[in-house]
Amino acid sequence: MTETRGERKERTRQAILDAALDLCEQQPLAALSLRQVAKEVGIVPTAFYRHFDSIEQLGLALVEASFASLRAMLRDVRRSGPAYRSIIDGSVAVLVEHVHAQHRHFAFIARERFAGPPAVRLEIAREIELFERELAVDLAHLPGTETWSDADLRIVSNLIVNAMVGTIEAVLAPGADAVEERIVETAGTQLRMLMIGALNWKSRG
Amino acid sequence: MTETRGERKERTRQAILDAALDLCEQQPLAALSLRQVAKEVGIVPTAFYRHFDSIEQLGLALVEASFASLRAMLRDVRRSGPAYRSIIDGSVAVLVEHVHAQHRHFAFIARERFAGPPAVRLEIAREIELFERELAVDLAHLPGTETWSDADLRIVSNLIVNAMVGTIEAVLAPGADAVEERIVETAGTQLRMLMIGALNWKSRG
DNA sequence: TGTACATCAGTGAACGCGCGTTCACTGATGTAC
DNA sequence: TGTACATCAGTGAACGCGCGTTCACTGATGTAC
Repeated sequence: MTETRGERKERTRQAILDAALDLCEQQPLAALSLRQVAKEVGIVPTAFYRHFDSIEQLGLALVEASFASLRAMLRDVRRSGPAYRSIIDGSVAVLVEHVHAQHRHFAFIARERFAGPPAVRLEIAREIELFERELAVDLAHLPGTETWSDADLRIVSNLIVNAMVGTIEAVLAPGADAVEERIVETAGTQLRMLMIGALNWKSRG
Repeated sequence: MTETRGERKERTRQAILDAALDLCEQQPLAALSLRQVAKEVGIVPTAFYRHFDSIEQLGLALVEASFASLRAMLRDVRRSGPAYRSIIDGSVAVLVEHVHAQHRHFAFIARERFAGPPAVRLEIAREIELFERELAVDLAHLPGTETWSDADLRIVSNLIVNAMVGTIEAVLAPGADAVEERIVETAGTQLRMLMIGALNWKSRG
């Protein structure tokens, strides 16, 4: 025996997640049918129930997988510090690279963030807030932010996350390959402006 | 006769748009069926075809209606100048007020921007870009921006639009009513930081 | 004003299809002894 | 190691339902004369 029953089950589960991610490139989760997924995986529709109770539960598993991607990216960003002339350029480069490598995950989150079933939307909101909190902690370690309150840190984090979301969306947009250099440059400039503004704004108060 | 045939047809058309907007609060456009819409309006499914070729065409009409809302808001923002202590506070107040008054339109755009059929997504992207261009023209009239290039103006516009989108999403989020004061304050602070950053960044170059 | 005809928004029956879910099943894998 | 039984991922038939779309239609509104 080369594969236990448990291993084989896990392999099918992954195949379902993978097929769903592919099918979601063309349509939102709410328009995805259990039969489409089963057909793509090569199992009979009823076998789907051995792995998930419903398409919505599948969606929650995809959110988890997608944010696991994003956390892996964050580890890379934190590790990249010395490789670029600034933290900002390094972060933008890693971000764009990951969006390409894991574009299905990022596209899924962008899509389901507002179009998904309530439980999926809630889970995405929770993960983004978690992400924002972590970013606030990172910011607190930068020079010049010592006097900022927790609220200030959160406001700046939120602004950075919104700018990042905009960059991700720009990279994912059809035809973005041709203008990617400009997107990267714009993202870098925006983050720099933003930090300058935040530092000057606070130093006045 | 109190109503011409044309008037009655237009009234049904509006009823279809209205019903679709209501139904889209619970699901993305791609999951909306022609029969659901017809039932909600109180017509027979086949009568739908007298007004639209497909659900996708209905979607394009909804995009148009939603951005008409947004342009009405813009006119209000431009008119509000003197009523508040700053352009920023006035703009944020008008924005939040309009998001409440036209929440179905804003929710529709947020949802379909990434989850919609290709033609709908493209049209939304086109409208947002148009909006960004107009904002760039407005920015060029503010003091301190005389030396900015067109590219600079677009970068700052894009940053502002992304922050606005974040604010709109925050206002639309479930349970946002309880924290709306904080959302408004955050939005104002973010826009101020952003303008300070943009002005300082450019004055260095 | 009255008549004869055209237009066309909305009707209602019918179609074939994919859907989620039920159920009893098969047969390979796993376990107890 | 061998046997008898349990587990359970995946099968396949069947169901009732809502779907988009076709078609011929109705009857009120509109128009030409």
